[in-house]
Amino acid sequence: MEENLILYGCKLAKEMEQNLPMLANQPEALLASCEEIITIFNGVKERLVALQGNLMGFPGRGGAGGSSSAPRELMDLISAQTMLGQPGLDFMFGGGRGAGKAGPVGEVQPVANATDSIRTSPSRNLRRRKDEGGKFVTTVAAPQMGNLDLPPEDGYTWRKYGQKEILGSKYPRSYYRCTHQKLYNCPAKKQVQRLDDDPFTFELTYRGTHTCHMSSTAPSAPAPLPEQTLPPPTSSLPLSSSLASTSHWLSMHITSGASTSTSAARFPADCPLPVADMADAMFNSGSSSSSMDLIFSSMDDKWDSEVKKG
DNA sequence: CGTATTTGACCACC
DNA sequence: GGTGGTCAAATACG
Repeated sequence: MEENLILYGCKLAKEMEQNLPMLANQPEALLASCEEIITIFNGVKERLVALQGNLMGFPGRGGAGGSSSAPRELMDLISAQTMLGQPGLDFMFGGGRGAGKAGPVGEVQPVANATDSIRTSPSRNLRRRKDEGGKFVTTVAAPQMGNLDLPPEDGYTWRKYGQKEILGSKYPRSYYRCTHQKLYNCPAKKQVQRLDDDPFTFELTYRGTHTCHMSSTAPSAPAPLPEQTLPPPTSSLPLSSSLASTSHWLSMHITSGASTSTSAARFPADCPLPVADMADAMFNSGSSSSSMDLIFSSMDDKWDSEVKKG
C-alpha cells in the first residue's frame, strides 16, 4: 500500500523535476503536483508515525506542549537521509518493496531506547547517558577522493566533542553535537565511525532532534511562515539548476557506482528517488539549510494540521 | 580574541 | 572491571 503510493509520489516528483522549466510558468500546475505529492506522503507519514510510535515509543520532548514531536523526528530523519543523498526513505518505506534486501550502505535501523531511567547520582546528575528518545543508525558512503577523514556533510553544523577508540573497530569513533546546542539547547548529536571492513563507508548514528532549526530565532531558520494556504514559492527554489550540477561528494559517489554500490540500485529504475535528489539538490544549493527549512516548515504546518485533524 | 578541535580523564552502564 | 559516552583543559585556527 505505502510503497505503491510512494512510487506514485516518486513518479510525480520526477515528472515535476523533468517538467520544472515548463511548470515554472504554470504555478498552478506546480502547486497541484506539490499538493498531490504532499498528500501522498502525508498518508504514508501518518501510518509511519503510528508505526514508529509503537516501535520507538517516542517520549516527546520538553514535556509541556510537545505534542507533535514524532513527526519532527521523522522529518529530521528524512532530512538527514535526503541530505546525505542516501535512499534513506527506503528505511521508511522499503518494508514492502520486494522483501528489500538492503545492502550495507544506506541501511537505516531504528534503535529503541532501552529505558528512560535517569540515574539519580548523589554527587552529579549532569552526565546522563540514556537520554533522548530514539536513535537512528545509518551508513553512508565515504568520498572516493579527497580527504577521507572528513565526516560526511549533512547540512547541519556539528561540533566535535570527543573521539574514542572502539573495541573491535580499526577506526575511532567521533562524537559530534549540534553547534547550536548552547544557544538553542539543541540536543542533536551524531556519531561517525568508519567501518573496519569498508573504510569507504561511514556509520552514522543520529540521536536527538534538532531544535535549532525549529526555533524562530535560530540562525539557520528563515522568518517563520505565517498561517497561509499557499505553499512556499517553490518555483523560486534553485531546483533545476542545482539538479544539473550537484557537486556534492556524496552525490558524486552515488552516481559513480562505487564498490559498495547497493544504494542506488535498490530503487526502481524509473524512480531513482527524485525526492531525495531534489532535497539533496536543495541542500547542496546553499550552505545554510534555509530553503529546506522553508519547505519542511511549510510541510510541517500542513502535516501538523492534518495530524491534529485526525 | 573567539571559536573549533584534540585528547586525557571522568563517569555511567553493563 | 571493561567499555563507551562526555567533559573540559589545552591547543589550534581564522
